[in-house]
Amino acid sequence: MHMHIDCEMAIGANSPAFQVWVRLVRSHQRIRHEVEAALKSEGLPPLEWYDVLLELERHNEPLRARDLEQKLLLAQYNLSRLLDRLEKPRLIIRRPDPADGRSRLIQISDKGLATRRNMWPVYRRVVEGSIGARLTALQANDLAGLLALLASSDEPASAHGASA
Amino acid sequence: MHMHIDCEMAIGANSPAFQVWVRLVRSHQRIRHEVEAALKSEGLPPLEWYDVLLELERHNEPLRARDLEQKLLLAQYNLSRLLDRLEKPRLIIRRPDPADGRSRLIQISDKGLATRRNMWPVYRRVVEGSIGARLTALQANDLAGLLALLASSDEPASAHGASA
DNA sequence: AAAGATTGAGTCTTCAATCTTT
DNA sequence: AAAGATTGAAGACTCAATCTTT
Repeated sequence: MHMHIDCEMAIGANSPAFQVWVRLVRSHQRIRHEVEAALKSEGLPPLEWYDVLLELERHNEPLRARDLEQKLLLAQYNLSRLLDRLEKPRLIIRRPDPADGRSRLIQISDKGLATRRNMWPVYRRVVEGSIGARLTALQANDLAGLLALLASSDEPASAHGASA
Repeated sequence: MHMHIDCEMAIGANSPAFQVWVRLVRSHQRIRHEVEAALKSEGLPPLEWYDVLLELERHNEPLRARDLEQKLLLAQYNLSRLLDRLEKPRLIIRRPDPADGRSRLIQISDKGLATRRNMWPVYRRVVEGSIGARLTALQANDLAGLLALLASSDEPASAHGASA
């Protein structure tokens, strides 16, 4: 009788897994938008830059672009131009790799360190406000645990008896 | 002594809320990439088109662009060109709004309905495979419940002592 | 030939400015 | 003037092709 209801069922985003996905997308979209807006309103660079700078800062030694690519899950051509943008205001330094003539080593500059440090409190404040304010510590802990199952790039380790 | 450790602490993505955020980003990035790759490999349009088509299909009547904008959380200028792309292969139809001369009504076409229906099994298969294979039904249920707290666009209704 | 990285051309996104109707 | 929507120009992303070194 009710075509409307038939339609909803046919479209069917009803399985538990799909429910998770829909809400994952919405949460990500909402929070990411808030973070980017806050950074911009403070005159700071986009979040993407933060990830690059953080990764470079964590490894005190210079990294090859290939390594960054894998850590940040970015395509090679994409990263190449992202690094161009970071190099222009001298947040990073690119130098030849003495060990391999094809490669270049990427190093964070003092200005890059300072920029990341300036971004952090803004970034942190929005995430804490946008997540911490909606979840108890217990809930956040549970959620982090469950998301860890989805976050890793590896195949599901032993989900249905899969091998390594 | 250990500058390395000092550094890690200062960077501090350690709070429960931040842990949630980092894993949320990674999960989203990983699954989204899988979905887009699967759609492309089947010669289907990007996921973004699916969301527009689904929203139009759900409301059997034509929608104004402004309404779509709010449902999909897209910027006006962004949606305008997205609709251009959907209109070119005639997946949607734009007609003048009799009730308001400024507005145009967006309607899904038969071809648009068919396209969404073709995308769905691919979309569904990847999400089920990428989420369902890693979580038990119980875990998926818990996760969906927790993500619901983060997903809504409203302010945290009454975060400290929330009601239904 | 394969790996690391970059580039040209085309597509998509973003911002501000614009156009039309209310 | 404000709301709904679109557009020009500049920036960013994508793909395939390219360059250099291994």
